[in-house]
Parts: sequence; structure tokens; C-alpha cells
Amino acid sequence: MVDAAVAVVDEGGPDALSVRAVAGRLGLNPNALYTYVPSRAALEKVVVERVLGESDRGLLAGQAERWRQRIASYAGSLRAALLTHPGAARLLMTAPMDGPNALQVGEGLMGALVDAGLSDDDAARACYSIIVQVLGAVALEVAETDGRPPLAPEADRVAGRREALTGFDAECWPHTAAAIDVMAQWISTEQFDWSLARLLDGLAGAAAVRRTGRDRAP
Amino acid sequence: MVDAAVAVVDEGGPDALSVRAVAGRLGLNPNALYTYVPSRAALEKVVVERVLGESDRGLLAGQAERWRQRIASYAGSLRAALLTHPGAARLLMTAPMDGPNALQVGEGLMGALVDAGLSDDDAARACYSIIVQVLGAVALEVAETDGRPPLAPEADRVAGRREALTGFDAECWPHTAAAIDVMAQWISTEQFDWSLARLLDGLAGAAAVRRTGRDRAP
DNA sequence: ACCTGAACACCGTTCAAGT
DNA sequence: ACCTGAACACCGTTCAAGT
Repeated sequence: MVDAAVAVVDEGGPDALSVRAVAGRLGLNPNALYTYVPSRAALEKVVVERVLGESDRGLLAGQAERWRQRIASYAGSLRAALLTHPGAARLLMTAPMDGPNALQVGEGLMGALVDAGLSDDDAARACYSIIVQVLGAVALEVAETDGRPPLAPEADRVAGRREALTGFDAECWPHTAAAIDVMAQWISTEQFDWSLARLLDGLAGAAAVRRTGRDRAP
Repeated sequence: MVDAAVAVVDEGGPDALSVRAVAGRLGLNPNALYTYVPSRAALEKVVVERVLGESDRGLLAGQAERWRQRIASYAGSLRAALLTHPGAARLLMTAPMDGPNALQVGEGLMGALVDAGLSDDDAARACYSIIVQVLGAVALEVAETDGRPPLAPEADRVAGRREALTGFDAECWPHTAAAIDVMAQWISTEQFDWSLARLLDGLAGAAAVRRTGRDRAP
């Protein structure tokens, strides 16, 4: 049933996910699906949990000193899993994340952040800021596609953005005009890694404050 | 027409936004709405642009030294605007952001980031990381509500989360068990500000690297 | 428990036609 | 341009009934 639901999303995009479509794929009457799932919303949660499970949570384990790489590589794995099921990425932001896989990701992230030197409380705060950054980035990336895998190559999607970003008043929007190439790359792996790296810099700073008892002077 | 669409979202939640509902509110036949809007997707974009326009972009202007406050206060304003139209917040992540208001927000953010000492290219990258953090946080916050304003007070929503976060195996999930109170507050203003502050720390670090030509030693 | 059959109140979108 | 009327192919969900 979960496979059927994921298949429907993959083939038809996120809007195609419906009780009737999944039932049809299983050779059942629409209402027979209510034996397995209590509502359409639950159908979405099932898909989200499955795709979340395709990310490699093992990447979060490792040596304390390598906490940055552990988080960065897991983030990449999660992004990859979501990009192979783009429709599910869209669902991730709208369906509450409270399944067992979500819990395990949180636990692993917090472990890496405690290794970074953060307190338990700050590790939890940092965990959420990372989740927000990663899921937000993938959701916005996928929002510009039709949600059906395989996605067009990243370079093609960047090129499409660059075209869409031409022909406005450079006098009125100087910074925008100066940054069109970078803005076209907002959905790229490079931008994804850069954003996460800057966030991790800031989180490492919070750990340093805790170690030294003061803010770092420039 | 835009007012009618926003009213439909506010009264019925994001799922209630439909061509037929908006047409009905205007006293028209369903298909008459295609005079104003070419599709249901366009209806979503119209709502997003309107709500984005309710944030106070003037907050992004100001003295160069106050770049942090300018960004933080605008982020708060945008979050407030989205929380008064929770249904629109959900749409923000699924509809591409390419309207004029979105462009203006980007321009203002990049201006503040250039004031922070970032290069044009890094300002554009930083701009996107901030957009992702802010929109992602609000989207996940709203995902736990029914999307109809007014939202329950933040304290009530936090309390609800705390209840939902009890009763799992503390042996299996030590960090999670140690951080339940903070995790309950993931959707709070405090967490929102903390995450953004850490990201801004990291972005300020990128500016410092540019100034000094080296990485900051601990 | 798992399923069928029928129904209800919805959708987005299109077409032909009117003003 | 702006609208009506009718239609098509869809929805989620419920109910009564069967095994």
C-alpha cells in the first residue's frame, strides 16, 4: 500500500496522490482503502515516512571531531532521497513530521551537535534550525518542478531560472541585477551546501561561546 | 478578487482555496473566474503575493551597522504577516516565488547583507539562506495547525506539542528525552529568533573572512 | 478484517453561446 | 471583456451490506 502510494506520487506528481488513485492501483474500490488508512492526510504521512526512511541515517554516526561532515553528509543524503521523490518533498512541509523516522533523524542530529560542544538545549534548538534549512531548501527547489522524477539535471534547471531572471530594471534593483547568476543557482547543490555551512558556522560559534564563556571578538 | 481568495483561505484553510469557492464568494459561476485568473495555481500565486505585500519591507532599510536588526525585524514582520494568514504560509512553499514583492524582499535583504560586508555574490547566497530559514520555519509551524486564523496562542501550541512528545523510550533516544521542553518550543518565536541569529552569525563570519582574508581562529 | 456498490457533496477545466 | 449553462472527468468520505 505504501509502495502504491509512493508510485502514484512519483508517476503523477504530488497532486495525483488521492485515495482513489492509490485504491485503483491496488485494484480496489476507492473506499476499500479506508481499511488501511483513515484519511487522505494519513496517506500523505505514510509517503513522507517512507521517503524519510530512504535517507541514510547511519551517516549521522561517527567521531566527535567529524560532527560537521556527519551533518553535512546526512543533509546531502536526505536531499538526494527527497529529490528522487520530488512529490514527497512538497508533502514534507505540509504534513506534520512526527513519525518514528523523523524522531530518529532528530536524535542523530542532536548527537552530532552535542559532539560539537553544544548544551542539550542548544543542540535541540540547533537541530531544528538544520531541519528547517534542509527541508525548506528542498521544498523550494522542488516547487519549481512538476514533481515527477526524474528531475531535469540541475544545470538545466539553473539555466531555466537564469532565463526567467532577465529583463527587469537594473536601476531599481541594483543588488538583484548584480547577482542574477548566483540567484539562478539558488536551487543548486552548491547553494545548499553553502547555506548549511554558514548555519553550521553559526552553531559552532554557539558552542565556542559555551567553551570560552564569552563571545568571539573579531 | 484577490480579497475574495484571501478570505476563502482565511475562513476555510488552505485546502478550501478553489476556483469554485472564490467564484461563489463573488456571486459568479465557477468558470467565470477564468476571466481573472488562468488556473487554480495562479490563484495560489495571487494569494501569496498579497500576503507577502503585508509584511513591512521598509524595515529592511536603515544604517549599515544595524544590518542585523534590519534583517531580524523584517523576518519577524514577515512571520507575523504569514501567521495572520496561515493558509497562505503553506502555499508559499509550494508556489514558486517570482512575483514583484518577492523580488523587492530579495533586493532589500541583499542590501542589508552588502552592508554587513558580504560580496555581491555572497550576499545573494546569504539572502537565499535567510529566505529558506524564515519560510521553512513558518511553514513547519503552520503545518501543525488547521490553517485558519486566528491561530491558537503560541503557549497553547507549545503545550500541545509537549504533550505529544511524551511517552517514548528514553533509553533509546537520550538526546530527545533530554530536550523535550526545547523541542516543544520548536515552533516558538524564541526558536525562530535563535535560528535566525545563528544563521546571521555564520553569515557575519563570511563577511569577516572577506575583511581579514583568513578564517577566524577559535 | 476486508471488501463491494451506491451515493453525496464536492473539485478544475472546457466548450458553446450570449452581451 | 465578461458572463451563463451545461458538461466531463475527477475528488474524499460515508453508509449499508456482504464475507
